[in-house]
Amino acid sequence: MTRWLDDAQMRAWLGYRRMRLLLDLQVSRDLAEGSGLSDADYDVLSNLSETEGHQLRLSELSAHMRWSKSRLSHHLTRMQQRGLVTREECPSDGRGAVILLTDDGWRAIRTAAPAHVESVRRHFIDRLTDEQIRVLGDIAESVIGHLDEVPVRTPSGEAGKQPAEIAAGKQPAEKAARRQPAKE
Amino acid sequence: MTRWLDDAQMRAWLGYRRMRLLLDLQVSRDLAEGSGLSDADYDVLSNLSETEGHQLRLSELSAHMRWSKSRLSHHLTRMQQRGLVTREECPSDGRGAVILLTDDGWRAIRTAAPAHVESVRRHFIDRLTDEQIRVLGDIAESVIGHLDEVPVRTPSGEAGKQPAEIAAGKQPAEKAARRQPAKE
DNA sequence: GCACCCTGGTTGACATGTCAACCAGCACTG
DNA sequence: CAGTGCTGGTTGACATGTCAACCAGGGTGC
Repeated sequence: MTRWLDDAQMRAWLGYRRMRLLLDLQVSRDLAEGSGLSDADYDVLSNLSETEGHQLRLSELSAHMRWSKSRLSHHLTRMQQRGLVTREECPSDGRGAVILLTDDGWRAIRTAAPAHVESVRRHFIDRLTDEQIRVLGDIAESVIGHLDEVPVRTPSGEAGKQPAEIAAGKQPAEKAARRQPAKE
Repeated sequence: MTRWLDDAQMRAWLGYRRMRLLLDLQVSRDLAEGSGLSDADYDVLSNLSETEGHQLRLSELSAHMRWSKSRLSHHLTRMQQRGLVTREECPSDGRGAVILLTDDGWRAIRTAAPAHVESVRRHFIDRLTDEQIRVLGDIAESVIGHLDEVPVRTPSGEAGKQPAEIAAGKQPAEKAARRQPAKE
C-alpha cells in the first residue's frame, strides 16, 4: 500500500526538483560564461584551494566530493591538460597521487569567485527571506545527516567515512575566517 | 566589491548543494535498482503518462522538461530501442514528431512509481516537518518564479514560453485527481 | 622474504549530454 | 509557385560520467 504524497509534500518535492533543474542550469551557465570553468571544475578547485598547501590526495578529494575515483581521475586528467592542477607522487604511499593546485588554477578560481557569488545571490539567496534561508539550512542539515549515514556504495566496507560536517565553506580561501563563494 | 555570503547564507547554499548531491544520488540509485529506469527515463515517462492519450510533440516535451531537443531526441532513440516509447509522424505538421508512450512504457512507470515515492519519502519528505515542507515549497516557488522569466537560451527568441506553473504532479496518472509520485 | 589480499589509482569501453551543422517542411512575399 | 527564411527535429563529433578490469604498492601471517 503506497503512501502517496499529499499536496503540500508534492509541492515541496516537485518544487525542489524544478528549482534544482533551473537554478543549477543558470548558475553553471553564468559560471561558464564568466570564467570558462564548469561546475565540476569549480568544485574541484574550490576544494583544493581550501586546504593546507593547496593539495590533497586523490582519494581524500574523491571521498569529500563524493565522486568516484574514476570520475575524479578522468576529470583531473583534463584539468591537468588545461594547467589548472598537477599530479605528484605521494611521499608516504607509493601508490598515492597528490593533487596540487597550480598558480593558474589558483588564479582561475579567485578570478571566478566574485561573479559566481553574485550569480548565486541574484538567482537564489537574494530571492529568499532570512527566515527561509534559515529553514533551508535546517532542511539540508536533516536530509544530509540522514544520507551521510548511508555508506558510500563500495564493494567492501569503507562505509560512512565522511565526517557529518555539512558546511565547510568552499572558496578561494584567503579572505580568511568569513568563508566565501563556493559551492558544494 | 563583492558581497560575499554571510554564515547563514553560506550554510543554506552549501547545504542545498550537498543535499542535492546526496539526495539525488540516493534517489536515482534506488530508482535504478528497483526498476531499471534512470532518472531521465522516469521524467520522460512521467511527463508522457500525464498527457491526454499518452503522447506529446517532441518540442512540447523538450520545452516542458527544459531539455534541449537534441538531448531529448537522443534519449528517445534509446528509450525507443528499449520499447518504452515510439515516434510517429505528426498529422498537422510534416516536420513534427509525436512521442507515444507504449504499453510497456506505461507499465514500466506504473510499476516503478510506488517504490520511487517510498524512496523519496524515506530520504526526504519523512525527514522534514510540515512547516519545513511548506517553507520549502515557498522557496522553490520564489526561485523558480524568478528563473522561469529568464528566457531559454536559444539563438533567436522563442523566449519564456513555458507557463509559470510549478507543480503539475508527475506520476503514472490514473489514481486521478490526487497527483502521485513523480519527479520534476 | 614470500604468498596473499586489500587499497589507491588508472584505464578502456561504453552510456549519456552538448554543440553545431544540416535538412526537410511550413510560411510569407512577390 | 519560386525565393527566402524560420522552425522542428535529427545527426555526428566530441565532452563528460559510469562501470569493470587491471595493476602496482602496502600490510599481514608465516
